[in-house]
Amino acid sequence: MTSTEVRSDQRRTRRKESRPNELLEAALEVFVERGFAATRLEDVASRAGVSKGTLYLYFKNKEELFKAVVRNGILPVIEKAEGLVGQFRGSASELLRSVVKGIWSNVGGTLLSGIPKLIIAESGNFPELAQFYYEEVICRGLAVMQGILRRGMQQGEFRTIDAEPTARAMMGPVLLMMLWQHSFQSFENEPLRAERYFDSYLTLVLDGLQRPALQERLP
Amino acid sequence: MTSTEVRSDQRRTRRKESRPNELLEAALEVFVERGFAATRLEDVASRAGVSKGTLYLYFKNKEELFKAVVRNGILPVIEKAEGLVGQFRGSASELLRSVVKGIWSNVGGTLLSGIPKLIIAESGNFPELAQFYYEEVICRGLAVMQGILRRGMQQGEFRTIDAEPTARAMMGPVLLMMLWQHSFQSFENEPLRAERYFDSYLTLVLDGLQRPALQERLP
DNA sequence: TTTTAATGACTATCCAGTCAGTCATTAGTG
DNA sequence: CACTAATGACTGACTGGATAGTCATTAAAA
Repeated sequence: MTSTEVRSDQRRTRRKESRPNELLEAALEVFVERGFAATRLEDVASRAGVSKGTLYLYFKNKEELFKAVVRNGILPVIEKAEGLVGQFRGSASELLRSVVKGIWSNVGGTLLSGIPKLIIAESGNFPELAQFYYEEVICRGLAVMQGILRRGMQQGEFRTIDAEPTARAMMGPVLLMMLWQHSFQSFENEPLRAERYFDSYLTLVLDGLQRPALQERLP
Repeated sequence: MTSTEVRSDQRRTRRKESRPNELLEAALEVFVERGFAATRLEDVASRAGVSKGTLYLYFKNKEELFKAVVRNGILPVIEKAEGLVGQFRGSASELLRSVVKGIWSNVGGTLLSGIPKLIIAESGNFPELAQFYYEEVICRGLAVMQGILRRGMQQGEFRTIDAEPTARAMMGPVLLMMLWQHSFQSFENEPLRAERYFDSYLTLVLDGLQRPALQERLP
């Protein structure tokens, strides 16, 4: 069961600069596969092509390693997303489409999608970390989404809706797809068709289910 | 850090009948708080007002206890939901509303909402359990949702949409809210307004974002 | 030759799972 | 009804295995 994958063939080479990132990458993989408690630091080290002692040269302990993985993986992404929204010119619908697809291609489809899973799983044991994630990622992510909705309403493009809970609801399908890959994808026959899923999702959200003719509520 | 909450004051009372349920309830609580690996069976036992040895009289080991918690918590709920949909008379929109609200009041708002969190967190360590959940809960849940969508399309009430991915996307906000409670609720100032959230979600899904006048795609 | 990155054997701790013994309950007896 | 014997639900100290974290030693680089 022990992982023996190794990243660098040469043992005992001195590579102070690149070790932290190699360890963080290996740690993300193992944490996502096994969860925090079940992850053995020896596995993380060997996956990074290094011994356990070396890991402790770069990270104080397991908990600090975990925190570093999360911070390192997530912060750049949210910053990138905020920048992208600020400079966008075009309809709110288009913006919504490209933000959703951007999240998917930068996070969802990569190993980074394991981080939300980690946070959710370990929120009970690391409330401090969950709070960090809540403040630094979720709040900012929701703000981005609310911004899109408000922009659409101001331009007369969107109906008048309650932006705050709607923004939240709109993150649901995106999160679901991230978690899906890690937890259930392997039981399905077909590969994940993320394209089709997100097209359906965006159509649903933009057009709604009810036919225009029936827009007035039924008796 | 050790939990000392006790459910029955009298030590050494013989209550063979009620022990399993008391243990399952305590185990659900602790598993949800801590995750599988970090849960100590001694905590589960003491929370059920019983010693660790007693726990082993009723459950073979930690893994079996975990499985029993999941099966015990989830199966009745999905069966109930299926029955409810079969007998419903009324518009698809109404059915959708009552199914979503039913899920929330039977699962989301209760401790049972911790089970999806458990499954997601432990899917790597218990693929067998994740598969059980996938087949017995998710597939059946998605089938229910697809049934509603197809019924709506047949009755001419809904647009023509791709039922399979749409059903999936529609479960996203529900799952999100369940996970939210357990992972982030405690960091918010206001209490969770589930009512408002689900109203916004259902409005979004039924009516869509775009204003009727702009139903034709923008240039 | 000196410095320090890297190693891996070692220790300390934690906890799942066991089992010999305890005692509340109840069936049996006078 | 009172008293005792038999039962089995319950207990908790103990063991074995696993692994987080340490540190004396090794060897690559400067």
